Amino acid sequence: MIEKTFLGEFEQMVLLAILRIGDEAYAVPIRGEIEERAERRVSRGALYTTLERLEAKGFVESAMGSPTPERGGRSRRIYAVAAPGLEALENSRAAMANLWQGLDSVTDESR
Amino acid sequence: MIEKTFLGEFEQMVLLAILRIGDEAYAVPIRGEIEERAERRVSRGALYTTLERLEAKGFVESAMGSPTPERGGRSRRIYAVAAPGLEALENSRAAMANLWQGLDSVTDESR
DNA sequence: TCAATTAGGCCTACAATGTGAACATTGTGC
DNA sequence: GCACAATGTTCACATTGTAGGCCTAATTGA
Repeated sequence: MIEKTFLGEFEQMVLLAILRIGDEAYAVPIRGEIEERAERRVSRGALYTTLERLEAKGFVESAMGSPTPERGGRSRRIYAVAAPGLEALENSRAAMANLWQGLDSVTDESR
Repeated sequence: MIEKTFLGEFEQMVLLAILRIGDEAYAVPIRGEIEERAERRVSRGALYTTLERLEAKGFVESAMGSPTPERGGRSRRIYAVAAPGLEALENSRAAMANLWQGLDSVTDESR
């Protein structure tokens, strides 16, 4: 069996944000999505570096879009999750799920 | 509001493994639990280093147990998750859950 | 036309976390 | 006492996470 691929936590968040957004997934909304959902601050630099690394590893693909007609609206780099990215994401999800299995009651989550 | 604390992925795994094991949570079974549940190889060094760091941050507590009467059975360092560790674990879980929300169907998980 | 302003990309240095390999210690068994 | 087993510990290095600042392309409006 080939070793499964895993992702860092922030990398996972970025991939998930891209999936959530769908088309129009470029840096600004990706950042917003993570900050909102994970309630955690994300610096722009952190995001771009991570996107670059994800692309280098083949987990996402990107292409420049066309400029938008807003003030200052320059071209956006649009991202999409590639197949290996989906797979890695699923691996990570499954791993954590297996470890959480049966422990939900331990942290007194409000469910 | 005080900034919430989050954990790296491996750190989460270690904490979860300790919780799963309960008493008798020392390095060897912790490692086994992670390798089994997450289907991922864990080097002993990686684990000890991470445990040390978790303890330094107050997320786990440890104490040496007594030697066991097995061949080579020297003292084990027994770990327990401390309150801040539980909290951080829950924060991390919630953050990822929020991002996964509604995306379960995207990765064609086998359920 | 051009300065101000805005949106967005990109670079760079550094901090934190993850990892493997080797070494150290303390037991048992003979 | 010597070999071997079970743990623990150390350390250097790789990968990932993070902040901050810089660069560029677009709109506006005088």
